[in-house]
Amino acid sequence: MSAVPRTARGTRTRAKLLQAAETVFASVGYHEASIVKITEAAGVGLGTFYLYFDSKQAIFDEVVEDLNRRVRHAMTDAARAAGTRLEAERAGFRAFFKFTAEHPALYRIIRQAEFVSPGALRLHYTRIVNGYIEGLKAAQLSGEVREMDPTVAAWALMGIGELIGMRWVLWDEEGADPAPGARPDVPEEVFEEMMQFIERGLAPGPAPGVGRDSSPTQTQEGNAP
Amino acid sequence: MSAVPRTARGTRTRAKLLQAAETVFASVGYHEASIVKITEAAGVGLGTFYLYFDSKQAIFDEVVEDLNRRVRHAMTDAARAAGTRLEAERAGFRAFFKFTAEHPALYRIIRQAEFVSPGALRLHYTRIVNGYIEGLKAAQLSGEVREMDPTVAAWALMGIGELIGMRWVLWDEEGADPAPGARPDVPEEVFEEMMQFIERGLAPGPAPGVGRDSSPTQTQEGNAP
Amino acid sequence: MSAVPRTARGTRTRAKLLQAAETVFASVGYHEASIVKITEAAGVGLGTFYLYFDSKQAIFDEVVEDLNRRVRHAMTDAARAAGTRLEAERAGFRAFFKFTAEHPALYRIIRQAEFVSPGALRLHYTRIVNGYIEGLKAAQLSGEVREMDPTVAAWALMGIGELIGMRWVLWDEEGADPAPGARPDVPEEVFEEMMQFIERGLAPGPAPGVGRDSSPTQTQEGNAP
Amino acid sequence: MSAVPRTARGTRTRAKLLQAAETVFASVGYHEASIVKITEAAGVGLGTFYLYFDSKQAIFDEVVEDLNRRVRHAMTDAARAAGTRLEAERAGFRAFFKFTAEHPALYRIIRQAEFVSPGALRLHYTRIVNGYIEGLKAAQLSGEVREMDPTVAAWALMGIGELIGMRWVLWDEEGADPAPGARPDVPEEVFEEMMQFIERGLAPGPAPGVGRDSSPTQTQEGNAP
DNA sequence: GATGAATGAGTGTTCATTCAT
DNA sequence: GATGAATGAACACTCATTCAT
Repeated sequence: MSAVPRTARGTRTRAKLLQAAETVFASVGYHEASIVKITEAAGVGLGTFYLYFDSKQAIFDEVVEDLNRRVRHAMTDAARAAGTRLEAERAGFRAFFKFTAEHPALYRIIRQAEFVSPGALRLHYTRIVNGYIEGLKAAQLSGEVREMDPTVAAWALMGIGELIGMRWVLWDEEGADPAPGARPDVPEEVFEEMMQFIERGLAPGPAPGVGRDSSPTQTQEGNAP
Repeated sequence: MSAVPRTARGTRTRAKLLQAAETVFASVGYHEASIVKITEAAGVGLGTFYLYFDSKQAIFDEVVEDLNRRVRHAMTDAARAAGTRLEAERAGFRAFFKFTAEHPALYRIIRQAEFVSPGALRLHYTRIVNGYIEGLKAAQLSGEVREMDPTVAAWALMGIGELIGMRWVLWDEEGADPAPGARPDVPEEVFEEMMQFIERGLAPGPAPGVGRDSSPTQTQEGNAP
Repeated sequence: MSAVPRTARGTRTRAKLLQAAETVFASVGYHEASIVKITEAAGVGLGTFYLYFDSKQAIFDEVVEDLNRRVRHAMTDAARAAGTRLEAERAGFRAFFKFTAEHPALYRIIRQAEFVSPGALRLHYTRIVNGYIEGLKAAQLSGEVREMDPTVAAWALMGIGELIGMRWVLWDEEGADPAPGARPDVPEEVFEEMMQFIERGLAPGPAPGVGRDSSPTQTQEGNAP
Repeated sequence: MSAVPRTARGTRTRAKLLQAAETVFASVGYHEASIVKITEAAGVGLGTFYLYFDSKQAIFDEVVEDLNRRVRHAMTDAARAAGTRLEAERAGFRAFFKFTAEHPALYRIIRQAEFVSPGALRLHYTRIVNGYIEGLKAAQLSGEVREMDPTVAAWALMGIGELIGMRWVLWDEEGADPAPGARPDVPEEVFEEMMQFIERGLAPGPAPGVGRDSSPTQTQEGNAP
């Protein structure tokens, strides 16, 4: 049975383990990460691990939870400081990429969660998406974003951020992993192009289709396979 | 050393193993998938596996390769049958979601590849992205898509497809895995909203920003990974 | 990675494993000796093995090293207690046969080392031979042994001891393995004959050849096959 | 069930397998030698092996038998061509070392036989030793060899040949294995020293011991194993 | 609170042997 | 006579977890 630490020393030990687990999970993945590696990275004895966590799963979930909380705070903090909705959006994405560069664990861990902890995976995405949805709804009320299903838009934004981040933050030009700490941010031009794409996708006004009926919904039903 | 089968029987056995591996990897993930599970699913003896594959890694790579080839064919076949660029795009996305529904292995396996076979992961994404890039470049020449960096657009599209697919094809409403074979396609309204978003993002014409400079930033350079 | 034990309990466990390995290697040979057999013989869990040894090879090498050290100590201790060179030699051989009888593992393990651990094999022989060489050189200085290449003599002595030991200590009359613990020593008459042979081979004085040129070296060069 | 070949083709196939087995056993040892390796070396199909041999053990025994027969023939042929007893002995040893250089399989295989096929091991040694015994007995009758137990002398000779051969034929100066085919013969000086040692050990005449009783202990009895 | 020795179920992989063709 | 696909028992080794100190 794991326990909540009862002393300051215990609190420190627990934090060291959590930090070590993030690092180890990020660098070798969940399955290659052994408790021994984590405790060695944390500088504590093997048995100490089970004083604070019930299992490898449990610390994984907690790492995911932790990263999720931190990335959301980073994003909302950045957005809050911005003036317009547009600026908030840009600030949010910038914060997201910055966090990704600083915490590659986020990506790498999340992508493994599919089988390790499906619940944690879904919670992670849903929470971030919910943040987008809130922002989009507010922007729709003020007319800055067109009338569309904010949930769909939110998942689209999430996807854009995810793959742009993966491509430009986590991969180097050769497709190899950059040295830790040397991860570049998304290049400015790429960021700009991405924001243009998003802005146009969300902007109010007539659909740009030329020879097309522009009524936005429910026109088609056959699944052309 | 694995070998290429020299008889029809051998060819059949190898194919059974590949099929079984796709199923097993998709349902329990790479690490939980044991060779025993795969051979049992294939209905062959354990040792038979090593007649055709050098290792668990090797069959994983081959499954990824195979799925990648099939999803790209599904997408390009669908697109080819379409008339306009717009229809081609829609057809491609539909084919992608359909394939995802029929082969959840694609997603589930790819997301694990990060640590199991990083090379396979990157190859998978870049191949699909390259397909998008080709299409976008052609559409830019004919004026259907605005002047933007097609690589950025391609990764954005990839991300949108990935997360919309994950959310509406792979998850059910409760966030649990639907029964195999019962995976729904992306709901029509969602698909329509998504396409609207993409269309607006790519469409030529002035940027909708009010107080912003609307000249599209153009930083075209070879950054196709 | 194996580790040096940090506690008295660990030290005991490691010693039990080493002892068990000697027994198991001696009775069934390296290849038939499984880690399970060794740990069962040692009365510890399977996984415990890998706490103290990196691999089956590693414990084999250590057993060889250990036996080598012990047989050399047995021989030199016996020889040291003797008065004359001749007595020392006899005492050394007796100690060697006694050790062989008590540790059939020595022979049986060494003979397998050819492929399992060639380095260990050569080290074993070389060390013992070097001991002989030292003794022979000293005896040459005092005139007790004739002027001959001590290295050749040493390997000859080693060979004599090896096969006499194999024949009379390890085999019973039927050529089967005696029950453990019941191994006889080399019979006194055989020992005496062997020593006579060695004494004469090493003794100073004219070569006994009757109708032969008695100059000791370099007379022949053709390799009559 | 293995079978005796009934056709010339079958006879050739069987011989190829035997030859391949000798090579493979010699180069990688019994346990690393797989049937696949042997059949590949022989250039025949895997299944063909079991047409001619019942098991891996069976072919091993036959290889040992074969090598044993050949080394004995090489030795006796060489000895027969010699004039005196002494020359016969020298010729026999030379033939033994030559055979060893050309067929390292002999040593390497024999040393493994301890556990693989104890019967084959003992048969090998006793057959050669019996040859020595015959020669020694004859030489005793003619007075060329002193009255000693010929069995003990024979095993001593066997041991000397075995270790001198191992040291100077099978090992190179660094203790590594020489390239196949490049094995040197025993250097002439070494050979000469060895023969001197043996000659003196066997020669008639008073024992060289100073303060010792020199009557040769004689315990002749049938102890040829 | 902290430790590390101990455990054994589980894994990937090899290979002697069988047998249908 | 010859082949090679198929098999499964067996093995070396890993690691999450427990527990005595």
